[in-house]
Amino acid sequence: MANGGGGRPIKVLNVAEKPSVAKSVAGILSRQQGLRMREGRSRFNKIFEFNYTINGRPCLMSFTSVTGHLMEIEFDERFKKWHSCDPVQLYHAPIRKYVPEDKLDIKRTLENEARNCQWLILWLDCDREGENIAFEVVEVCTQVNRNLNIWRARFSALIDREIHHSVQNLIRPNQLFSDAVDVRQEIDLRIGASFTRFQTMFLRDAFVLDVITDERNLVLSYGPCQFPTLGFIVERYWEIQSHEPEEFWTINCTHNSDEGTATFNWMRGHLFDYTCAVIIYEMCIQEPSATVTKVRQQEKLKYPPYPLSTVELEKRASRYFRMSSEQTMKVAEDLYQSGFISYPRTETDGFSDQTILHRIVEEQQEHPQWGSYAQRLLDPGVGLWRNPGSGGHDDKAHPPIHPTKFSAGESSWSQDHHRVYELVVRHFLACISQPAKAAETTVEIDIAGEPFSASGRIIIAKNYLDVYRFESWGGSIIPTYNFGQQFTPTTLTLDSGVTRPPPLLSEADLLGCMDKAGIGTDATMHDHIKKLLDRCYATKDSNTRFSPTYLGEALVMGYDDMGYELWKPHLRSMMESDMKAVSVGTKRKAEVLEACLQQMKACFIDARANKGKLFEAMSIFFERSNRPPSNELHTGGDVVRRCGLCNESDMVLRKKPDGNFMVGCLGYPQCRNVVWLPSSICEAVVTTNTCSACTPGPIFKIQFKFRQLEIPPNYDVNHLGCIGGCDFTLRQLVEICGTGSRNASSIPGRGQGNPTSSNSGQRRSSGGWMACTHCGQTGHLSDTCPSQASRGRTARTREFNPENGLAGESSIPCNSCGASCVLRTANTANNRGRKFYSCQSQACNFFVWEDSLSGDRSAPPHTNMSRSASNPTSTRRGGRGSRRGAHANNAFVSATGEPISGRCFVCGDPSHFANVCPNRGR
DNA sequence: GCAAGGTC
Repeated sequence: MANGGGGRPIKVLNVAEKPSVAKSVAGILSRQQGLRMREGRSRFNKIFEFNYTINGRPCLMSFTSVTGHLMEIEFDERFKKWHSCDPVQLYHAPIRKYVPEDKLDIKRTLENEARNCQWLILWLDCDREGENIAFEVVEVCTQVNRNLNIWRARFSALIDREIHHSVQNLIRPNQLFSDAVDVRQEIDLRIGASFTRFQTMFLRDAFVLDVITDERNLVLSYGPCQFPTLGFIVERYWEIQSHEPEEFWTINCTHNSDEGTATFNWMRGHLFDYTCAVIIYEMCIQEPSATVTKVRQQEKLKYPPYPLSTVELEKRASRYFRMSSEQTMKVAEDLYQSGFISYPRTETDGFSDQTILHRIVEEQQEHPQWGSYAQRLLDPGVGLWRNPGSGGHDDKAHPPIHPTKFSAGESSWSQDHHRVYELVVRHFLACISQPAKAAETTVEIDIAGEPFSASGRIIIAKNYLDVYRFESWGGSIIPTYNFGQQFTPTTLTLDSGVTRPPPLLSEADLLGCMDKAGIGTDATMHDHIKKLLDRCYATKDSNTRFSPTYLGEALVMGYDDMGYELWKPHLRSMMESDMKAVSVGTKRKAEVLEACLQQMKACFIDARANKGKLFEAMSIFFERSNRPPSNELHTGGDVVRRCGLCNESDMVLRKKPDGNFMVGCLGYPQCRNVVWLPSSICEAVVTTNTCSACTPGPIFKIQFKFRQLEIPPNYDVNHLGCIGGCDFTLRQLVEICGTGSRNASSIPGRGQGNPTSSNSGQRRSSGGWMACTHCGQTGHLSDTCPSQASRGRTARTREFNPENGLAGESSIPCNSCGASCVLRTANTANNRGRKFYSCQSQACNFFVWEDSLSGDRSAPPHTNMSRSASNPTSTRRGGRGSRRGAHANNAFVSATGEPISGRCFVCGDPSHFANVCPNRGR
């Protein structure tokens, strides 16, 4: 940039991306000397004035701001109305960029200022969006002043040196960066609007979408960020549903001494082959002397977290306080606005060398909770201080989130304000502290050639954990062992476990998935999550875990059936790499736009041609509608009972559009409790009679009338029935006639690598007449209980297997908890086709192979299993016990079906195994 | 009535 020399001061208009940056930069440049502030047209965007010298030339600086993007894009008037055109035209319809109503004041300020200036310096954030906003500002300003000399200030942090350097080294704005954003905006609008209009108009009126939102206002939106986010939720849900439990075995050893108890874990982990496990276990039992083969002591460090970025703040607030990302950002924004924390939208997770960390700590010394920690941190004698690490991310615009003003709590703060401020301060203090230190001892032993290990940990110094109360590091004492020492284990047990599916995605998990796949930005990720909830595509439980709704699942399923991965993150990744190419100049804007839109248009046309798939998927979950959306599903019905599942709403009798009856919870879709009634019912009326047998009451009886020709001759067409579970006649008729459940349709199987979960036979409703052992309601079993994590898809896909019979028919009472065990078929490599009973109660983990029973199916054996403490996946137990029970009937079998010698290795008694032998150790 | 991105 040429040195302009002396002469009259140059009038310079400076524009920042937000008011706070305008204020900060003006303060830094003016050194607070002669800084004046005046109002602009917009009350948020003040104008600061001061004198400054750029490369030797005196300048009269006026400094104002925008608030993010100044402009939006939209379709030309003719295409704006939904029914104005075929959605496919939206791939080529003209679009315009304009300043929306709420930004007109800012535009007028810029125009007023620009008229009188010679230079325009753009202080927008140094990322692609910032560059695009810079060009929006340029467009507005040059409209009123074509002679403006336009410059770009490039800065990476709001610190003196950085700001003064950038203004003395101005560059020109980067058109390519801005072009990349233009591409993104246009593609997002065209794809989003076309698919949203298409699927909304195609599906909304075709089905009875029993969601909370008024159907007339319901929009079935599609967006390149919201759909992949939904995809993560659905994919995990399907993974859970297709999970087949697989039994495994492990050997555990404990040893009691004067100093305490050591628990040794088998270093093989676990084996899925029972025979192998038993053989090894036999070897150990027969030669149980343990020899210490290794004693290792070492210092371990637990490092504090990196400085706080936005995504990390959202994840941690969700994990520690169960706050939604949306609420976290709302509160953080509030704290930022009132000056207590730094800018909350940042990707940066490392402090610049310039940041004066001590000063921030000094401010916190007076705090009643963490003030003393801050004092210790500042005391060099304590040695607690440590220069913070960095996660390696830097958005070149903002520092990590940190406290900017001391507060011991403000009267206007909500509990969430206190929480977020505390998290920001404690996190800051933690990341400039020494790691926690511990001494860990690991002892390895050998029993009959099998290695086992145990470890203990003694915390030497908690350091950062003293202030970061959200994390812990458990200590455990282990007795002293010496190399070569021999001892006899106190217990040596063969324990079983069953693999468990992963949990539903938590909000922190979901943010992690999005972050990894590049879906959304730090400032928008929480919006995409909220959108899924607003659109009724997903629900979030009290544990912050997400499940798809029927609607969300059906949409993803429909596109998946078409073979399109529109619900996966690839499309966004592809767009992101194209935008990158545009921003570095390896691809031209027009070229990328044309290629992408052409591709997406072809995809849209094809999707529309295959809309039958979408229709089929929706049909699985929703009733067809041939009348206006307002129907009895929304207008309630007569109350039959209080919902025992959600305990918040009543369950009401409803007649569905297809004529079938059901009793459903009014809390739907939050609560999905439903009892499907026989399809042979032509009339049903709730009476004032209550059932004396079923609990919890009152349960009002229903007067049914059946269609004569659809029920067996020995049943009466009129029947006063109860849905509480006591009514044998109703149960019979459900089994004979089926129900009106839409879930009776077949649903192809999903999930990874599980082809056999697809439909392999006639489907039946899952809503049997056994009471759910989880919620106590009838109409479903606990494995399909709407309150359970693995509900939904399983509930709708339960197979009627002629070999197994219906779940209800093939169930047997659980001897462990008194609920019921249902017969299932394993699909794991080692046990494919093998039948097993598993308890339907979520609280009970009973499990038994059918072939280990001795014929008396009504009473599966129950034993108290020894439990392994170390394997977190081994929550479902019972296999070992099942063999004990079977053993009593002389029917020990291996996983492959061969008989196993069943005799205690210690005393020879055939009634038990050695691990529970009363004579062992004598 | 549609997207996602800024920000207040």
